Amino acid sequence: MAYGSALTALADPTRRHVFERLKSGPHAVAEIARGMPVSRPAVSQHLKVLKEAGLVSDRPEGTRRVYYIDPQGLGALRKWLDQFWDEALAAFQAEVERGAQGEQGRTDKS
Amino acid sequence: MAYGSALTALADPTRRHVFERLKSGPHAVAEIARGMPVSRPAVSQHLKVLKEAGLVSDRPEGTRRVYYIDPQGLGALRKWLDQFWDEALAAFQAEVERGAQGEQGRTDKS
DNA sequence: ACAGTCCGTAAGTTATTACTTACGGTAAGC
DNA sequence: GCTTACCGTAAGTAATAACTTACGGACTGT
Repeated sequence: MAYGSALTALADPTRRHVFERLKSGPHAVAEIARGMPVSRPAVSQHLKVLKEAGLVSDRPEGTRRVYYIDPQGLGALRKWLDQFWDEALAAFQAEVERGAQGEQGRTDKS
Repeated sequence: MAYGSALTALADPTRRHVFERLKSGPHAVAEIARGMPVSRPAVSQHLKVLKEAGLVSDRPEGTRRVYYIDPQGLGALRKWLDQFWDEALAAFQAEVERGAQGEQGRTDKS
C-alpha cells in the first residue's frame, strides 16, 4: 500500500508545490523555501512526509540537505493507476455505446 | 489543474476504497455502500467528490444511480505523473552514480 | 393515488493536519 | 575555540474535512 501514502502526500497543494520544485533537479531546503508563502520549517515537515512516502530522497552536503525526487514512490503510483486504466477505458466505452456520454439523465426511450 | 482535485480525491482511504470498488464495473450507490464501514450518505458524498474530480461518472437507472470510472481524471493524473518520471529517473541515476543510494550520509571521501 | 425504495443534501460534531514560533544540534569559516 | 549558517523537531493553534442523523425529492409497482 505504498501508493496510499504517496497519494496522501501529493494531495496537499503546498506539498505538491515543494515536490514540483524538485522537478528541475536537486535542491536544498532553504532554496526550496525561497519564494514560497510558508516558513522553512513548514517545508521541512512537508519534505519529511514526501520522504516517508518514498517520493523524495535526501543527501547531506555539509550543513545543508539536498533533496531530490525518488522514482520509487512515483513508480508505485503509476503502477496503481495503470491497474485502473484499461478497465476504466473498457467500462467507459461500454457506457458511451449505451447512448449516454455527456447527456447524463436519459433512458433514451423518448 | 485537474490532477489537483484528483489527487485530493484519491487521498482519502475510504474514498479510495469506493473508487477501487468500481474497478469491477459499474455499481449503484447502495451496492457500493454494502460491506463498507461507513453509511450510505457518506458514500454519496465521496462519489460527489470523485465526480467533481472527473474520476467517475454516473447514469440514472430508474430510482437508482449507477456510477462507473471515468478515464478523464485518471488520464490527467497519468499525464501529470509522466511529466516527472523521466526527469526523476535521470536525477536519481545521477545520485546513484555519486555513490550514495541507500547509505545516505556519506561524502564518500574516506 | 399511494406506499416503498433509492438517493442527494443540510446541519452539526469530531478528528486530522498544516502552519507558526521557539529551540537544539551539526558542520564550516575566521 | 567561537561564531555563523543550515536544518529538524517540539509545542500550540486554527482551519479543513470526514462522518453521523434527519429530511425531502424522484421514480416504480400495486
